[in-house]
Amino acid sequence: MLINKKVHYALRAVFELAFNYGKGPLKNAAIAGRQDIPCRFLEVILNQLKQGGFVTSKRGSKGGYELARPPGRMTVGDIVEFIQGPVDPEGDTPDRTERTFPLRGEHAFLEMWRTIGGAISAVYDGTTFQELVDKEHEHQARYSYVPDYSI
Amino acid sequence: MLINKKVHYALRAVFELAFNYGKGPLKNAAIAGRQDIPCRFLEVILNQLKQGGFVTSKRGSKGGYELARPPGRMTVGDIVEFIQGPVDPEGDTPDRTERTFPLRGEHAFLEMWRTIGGAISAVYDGTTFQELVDKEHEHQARYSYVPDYSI
DNA sequence: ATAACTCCGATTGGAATAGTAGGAAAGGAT
DNA sequence: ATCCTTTCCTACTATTCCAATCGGAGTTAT
Repeated sequence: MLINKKVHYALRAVFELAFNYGKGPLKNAAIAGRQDIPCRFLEVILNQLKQGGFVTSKRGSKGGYELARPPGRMTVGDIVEFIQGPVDPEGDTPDRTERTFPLRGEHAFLEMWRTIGGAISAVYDGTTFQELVDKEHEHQARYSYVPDYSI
Repeated sequence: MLINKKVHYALRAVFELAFNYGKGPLKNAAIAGRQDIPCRFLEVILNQLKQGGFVTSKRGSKGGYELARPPGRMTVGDIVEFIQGPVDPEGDTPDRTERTFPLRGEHAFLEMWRTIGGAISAVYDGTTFQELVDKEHEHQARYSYVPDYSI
């Protein structure tokens, strides 16, 4: 798996905020309900996103979260990198640094991993939440699917 | 991380066998030593690779492992899929099947995951061990690096 | 004052991963 | 024959990481 659940939740939460951009703050519980995310866990995540400067928050009643900048200026890559760290297909191979001599084939493999990493990053960094929202609107229009989001 | 250590080890082991293809069997201990893999763990892995039909083996002294077919006919994708399962960037989201209604944005995200998954698979399935070996030979020639492999 | 929120650190439970152990089976050498 | 070497097989364990929860403190509107 390329991403863990936390990132998955973070992406969906940010999407929800992007979808609602400009219409006032959204509450944690509302996002959790709509995107089917464990409520208490989402608290942690949104807080982290706030520390990273991706969302702003307001406390008290009428409080909630808002996207810190327009959806067109925030990419999937931003979120993934912030929550999970840089894209590294090979994973943490601390071996590489600890070994005194390079392994046979290391160079050839490294090139492959870099190719893959580049392809992934290209998609991540090339996808803004605005695009995702637009695609969703398109999709909703085509299938005229309107679930009950008044939760 | 895209792959776990077991797959990593498996790829390196297969590479080593590919590098040695046609020159008789290689012992588990030799592969482990050259590729810096925990010896006992590699036993398990090579055995699994044998069950999958990727390598053949011979017991006793003068025994060891050999690639079951030419390196040009074995891809990185074959090994990754066999050891770790199919490429699935989104990871196991059993949520998707359990939910009664689709989440907002699901469609847009799914398209992105598919794009990424396709890119990864393309590299995996397009990379044969023959190519990796060739690249390594090239690299060795260019830097005339010759470590001691008489272990 | 109270209800409705966000904020923060600590902690837990569980699953997956990485690696180990012990001995059985088989092949070759002497 | 027997002994050594090496693969084979199954089970076990340890550790790490991840997902999620908890309790309560801080803020704000009404």
